[in-house]
Amino acid sequence: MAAVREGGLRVTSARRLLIEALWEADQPLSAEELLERLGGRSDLGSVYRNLEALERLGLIRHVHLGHGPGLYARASLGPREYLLCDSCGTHIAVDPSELDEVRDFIRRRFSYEARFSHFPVAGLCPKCAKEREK
Amino acid sequence: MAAVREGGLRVTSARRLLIEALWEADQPLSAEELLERLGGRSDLGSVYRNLEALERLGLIRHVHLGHGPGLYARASLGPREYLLCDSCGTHIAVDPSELDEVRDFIRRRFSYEARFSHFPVAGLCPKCAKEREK
DNA sequence: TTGCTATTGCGAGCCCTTCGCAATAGGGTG
DNA sequence: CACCCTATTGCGAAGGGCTCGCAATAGCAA
Repeated sequence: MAAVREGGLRVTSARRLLIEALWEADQPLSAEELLERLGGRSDLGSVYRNLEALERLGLIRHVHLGHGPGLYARASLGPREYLLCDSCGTHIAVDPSELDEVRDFIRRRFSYEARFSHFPVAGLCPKCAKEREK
Repeated sequence: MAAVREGGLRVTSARRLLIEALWEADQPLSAEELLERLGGRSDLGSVYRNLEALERLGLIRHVHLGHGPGLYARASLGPREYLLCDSCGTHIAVDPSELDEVRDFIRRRFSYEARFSHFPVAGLCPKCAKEREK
């Protein structure tokens, strides 16, 4: 909460509840799921505004795993880069260091600084890849 | 059109116009942009249904470049894997072979078959990466 | 305690996409 | 060529995800 105040934000009850929900979660959650965990003691508009504010302070991140809603988690929740199967929608999370080699290659070849914490590495998981072979 | 009929689809005028628009385009277009090029001689619902049907036949593909609408292009339009700057939204298209090294690495390490034709490689373009450094 | 203003809850609205449905038009059959 | 079956169309409504406008409320500094 100290970080919130230092960021110039008031510590309101909607905000506190949201932060508690985010800090108790062990995986990224959608705005709707977060609202449920608040037991209706806020609303979707406020949840989105607060998520945006907290993200600006760097306290949380959000990721887009495929077509569904964005998923939010505290920034300190690791691992936090994602591989997504764009066939079945499942994903795995890995430590960013696991993808350093990819980042290095992309940087050398294209001067891009690849990050897979907001949009994941997309592809086929082992199961779906095997089914494609047939 | 032969491919359409062989795929079990009727060659209707809405379909023919859509295909012509897709084949004339030199870059992926959104459903809305495609409808514009049809001069109102169809509607968004039909455009989406036809895009889906054509994609099932493997004649076209669609890609999600960031948060906007999905973008559709004929499957034969190359190059067709994408690097997206998730800061400024610009992207570049590269030949899939350019990313073989990434694919190999991901396959060895995670048994995933990476594909960047539907969801791109995300990161920071050179310009945005430079600005971040400051 | 007061007063300023950030924040809330609410509803309306936006964007992208899908669905239901009655009317239409491909295209195989005779 | 006329017929019929049904795939497809155009339309409007609706759904999911998110943003905005606004009056009422509640932090919090003085």
